[in-house]
Amino acid sequence: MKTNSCDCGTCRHKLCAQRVPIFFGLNEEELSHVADLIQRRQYLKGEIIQLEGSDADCLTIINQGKVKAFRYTQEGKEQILYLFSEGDFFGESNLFGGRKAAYHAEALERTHICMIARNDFQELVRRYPEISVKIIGALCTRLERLETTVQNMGTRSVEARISSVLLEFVEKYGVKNSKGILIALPFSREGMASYIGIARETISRKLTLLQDAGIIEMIGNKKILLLNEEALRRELD
Amino acid sequence: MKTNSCDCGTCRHKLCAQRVPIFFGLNEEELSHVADLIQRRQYLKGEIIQLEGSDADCLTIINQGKVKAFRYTQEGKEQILYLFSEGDFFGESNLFGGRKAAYHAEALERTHICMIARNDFQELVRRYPEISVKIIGALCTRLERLETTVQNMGTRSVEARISSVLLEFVEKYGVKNSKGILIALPFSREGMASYIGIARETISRKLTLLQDAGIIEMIGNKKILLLNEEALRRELD
DNA sequence: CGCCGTTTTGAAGACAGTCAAGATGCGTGG
DNA sequence: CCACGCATCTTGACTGTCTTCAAAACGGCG
Repeated sequence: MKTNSCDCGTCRHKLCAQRVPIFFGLNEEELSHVADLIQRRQYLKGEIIQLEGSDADCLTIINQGKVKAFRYTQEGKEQILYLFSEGDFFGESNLFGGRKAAYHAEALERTHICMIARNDFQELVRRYPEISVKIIGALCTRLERLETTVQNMGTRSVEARISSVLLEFVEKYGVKNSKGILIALPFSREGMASYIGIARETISRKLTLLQDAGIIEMIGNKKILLLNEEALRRELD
Repeated sequence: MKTNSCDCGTCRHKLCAQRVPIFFGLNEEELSHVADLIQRRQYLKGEIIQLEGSDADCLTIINQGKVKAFRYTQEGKEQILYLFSEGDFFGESNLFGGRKAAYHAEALERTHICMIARNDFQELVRRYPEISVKIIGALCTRLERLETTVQNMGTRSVEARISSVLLEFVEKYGVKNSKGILIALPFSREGMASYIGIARETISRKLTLLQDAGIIEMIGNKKILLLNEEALRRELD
């Protein structure tokens, strides 16, 4: 992954633009044009990239790293809405709906982002209409994920939701080894709990049960080894 | 509302196209072009418009009526994802993501829809790029609603969720009268429950409590009179 | 190696879900 | 227009499970 990143400072971020799905399909020259408009920035773990309610008028694309998008309720509880990784973007509602940011965005690790200002981006869309088709596709994907989340929260048991999030992490961050699939967790227990809308103590208990059942093995607090994927999938229903 | 609808069969559905937000901004001639591509259809209450998993390759726009979008879980429980009304559309993920329909769609009352075939629509988007910008805007709105739903389900009390859905109905279907705001409910208790992910008995109990508190008055099973909007808003936190 | 923050575990309580029975409302047909 | 019957809604009692509060264990970082 990291071999693709561009730190040379001279390629005008062409690679950066190349790696972002919404610019797939553009040719060399067009990418150059896009790259000219990109501003890069870096955030450390824990730093806030976007504040809920702000109207940062640019599209933010994640080039490297992980970002959590979340809101606070009145009681101060945090609800995580998205976990963004390489190639994901946010800020689109500012650009297209003219609305304020709908959530806070915080870097979960050292994160590189690309920003494109509203005017520049609108110009881009006008010039390369395929970009909007790509964006619509990406938004549809996000909608589907959120629809599934709503369904999970509304109708599924706590066990099913935990299995679901573990399987999501397997897909995104899982690495096969001889014993099973090793997952480097992007969240603490607290984060996982807020991601699926339950208390952190509950997730502790349920993970212990999964471990007792021989389905997973917890390695410290930041890794989980999935021993029996089949069994985990059976928990989903 | 109904005065705007077109039953003449000769205007080539221009009015129909005019009423749909995603075609706002097109001129007379362009609307004519759009209207040429539109197929109309009518559904009665309870009829299925779209099946989950199907790949109906057209964009469906609601011209008149109400539609619920929902999924079933393995256990047969229903989770309502959206309540679509005049001007809303669905089927976009088929067109842009090349995916199967993510949910069933069922008419809640007599409903008129407009359909545009995939090829025709792609041609339209190519010809009038503003349409895609409008679509992106609409998708952003839908995302925001869903994000709020996720937050509600994840962190809010049952009372807050009920207040939230009542206020949504007030906004969409509320009519002021001398005593308060009259809401014609689009759903049965069962539907409301599935919309916010709780059991139907629970919603009965909570509505009774709200009535005892003098905040609402239930009129039969299909109407609710909101007596104290302020108090209902206070329930939100 | 030691401390601090996170996680786990325990026990108690609250609250929504379920099952079941009774009441109400709605649409039908007479 | 009224009356009937079915479907939906309400109410009650109980169960199960998640949350909360508190304390102990653990892990990770300096």
